[in-house]
Amino acid sequence: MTTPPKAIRLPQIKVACSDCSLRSLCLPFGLDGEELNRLDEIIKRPRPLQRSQRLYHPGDEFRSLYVVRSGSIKTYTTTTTGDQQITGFHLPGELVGLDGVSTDSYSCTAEALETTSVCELPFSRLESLSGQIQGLQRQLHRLMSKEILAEQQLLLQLGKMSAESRVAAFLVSISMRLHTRGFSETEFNLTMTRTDIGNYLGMAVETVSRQFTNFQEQGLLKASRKHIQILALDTLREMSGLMQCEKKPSIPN
Amino acid sequence: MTTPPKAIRLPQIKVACSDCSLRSLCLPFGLDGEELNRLDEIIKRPRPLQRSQRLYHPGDEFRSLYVVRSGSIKTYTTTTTGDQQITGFHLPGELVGLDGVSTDSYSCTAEALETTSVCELPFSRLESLSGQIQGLQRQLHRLMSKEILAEQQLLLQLGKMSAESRVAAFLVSISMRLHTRGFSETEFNLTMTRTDIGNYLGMAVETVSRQFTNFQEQGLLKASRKHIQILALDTLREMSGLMQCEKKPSIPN
DNA sequence: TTGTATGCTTGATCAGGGTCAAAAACTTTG
DNA sequence: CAAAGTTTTTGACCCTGATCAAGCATACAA
Repeated sequence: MTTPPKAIRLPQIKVACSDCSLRSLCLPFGLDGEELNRLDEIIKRPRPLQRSQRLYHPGDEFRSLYVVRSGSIKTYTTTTTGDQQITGFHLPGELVGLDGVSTDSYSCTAEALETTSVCELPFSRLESLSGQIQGLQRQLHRLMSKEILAEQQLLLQLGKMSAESRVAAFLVSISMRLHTRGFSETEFNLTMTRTDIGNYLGMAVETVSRQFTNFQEQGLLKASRKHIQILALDTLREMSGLMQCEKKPSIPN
Repeated sequence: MTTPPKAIRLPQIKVACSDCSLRSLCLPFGLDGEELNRLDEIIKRPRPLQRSQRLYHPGDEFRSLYVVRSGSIKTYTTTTTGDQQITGFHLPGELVGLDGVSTDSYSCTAEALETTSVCELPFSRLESLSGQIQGLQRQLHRLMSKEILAEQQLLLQLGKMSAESRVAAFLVSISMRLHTRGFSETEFNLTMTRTDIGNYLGMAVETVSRQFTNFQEQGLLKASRKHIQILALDTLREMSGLMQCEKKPSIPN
């Protein structure tokens, strides 16, 4: 989401889970050193995706789950009439690929919104390993349900909210998720276009744009194109009407 | 959902998975006789819930998943302002309780819409068993992701559809799910109120009602209160704009 | 630099569906 | 069998947000 300005990226060929800053949000949570190594062995780390490159397409055989390591990904289905329906945005530490689990083939397209690197988890190997490591199984289940339920919660709320609340909720959600992952909660870059946001939130681009303008006029944030600086997070949170589901999570995720 | 009129319910104390008509939709799918028995051993079958009785409340410790055996259940969260947000309706063969997996306590209320019996699956025992039985683990994962993704898919569509399409989509969804479970796809009883439907679909009760009237005037269905008889399922399906996700599933679920 | 494509913003118009109000159909209770 | 409470339906009015139509701003290529 946010790219640390001019950060120098060292070659990250052999990044192990044990060195990963997302460790506590990710599958390794709760594993000891030995278990971590066994997990590490099955994880592949493919070369980074460039913007608009795809991780998988609808119909591709389901083999792996992916965790976003850096960057961001959007997933979308394509309707019979050809237009796309965005099903989610995925930030670092979040799972991608669950849409393949139930039918053994992916139902969405997963597309990088910027340069993005992922960890690939071959699912059958993950399943057999989690049959052996109690804590891994538990965490896998946690992540699977958490990923989707958070999404669902958001969508349900969106159903009956005003355009203003929706956009507020969207921003708060992004802010919160980035914050959990160690980024600033008040300043970040949106990697998706306004059109994407509108598509996801079920409203016209124009309306999204107008809401951004309104928020600026009310002094709640500064937005110049993709770059967002939130000035009154609390107010936005109130407007969103979301009862911050993630307050004091018993599990640090 | 549909109650067979005046069906005589025999005392169902010791119903085993092997005798259950929902077997192929449920966890037992793909298990052999021996494995089935081991699964059967951990399953509890509590006494049926009466209408408006609750299976669990928000905050209750997460111990079990439930599968609806007969009847139907609604799950909902309650907002800070006190009004409820329905998160789903659960028909026979469908899982309830996934909202508890990620935080170890339920986040919803699960309430019976009619006399409802469930199978209770103690989750920790289920996890350890699925560590031992390959096929059980796979099916558990399938069900977990399927349950929630189907829901999500529906919600996303709803976001940008007209009131007419939404109600059509809702009816088609119910019809399809009942059909998969061996009930009629054209004639059934809605066990939830119009208010519930409106709440779930994110629209006013009045609008729901008006849509039912419209559909009747167009000769697409007959509705007298809860009892629905669909006359033109195909037309409704078209109106819903849903590209029937469940067509020819590779796994019979 | 200029051109072209894409993304963002702003304005004007209009209808879908929310809200308020009330009656009708049905259910439950005393 | 009233009486009181739900649930569903219908009508009237009005506001939010979609749509159409331009006009800007930014990015990238030639």
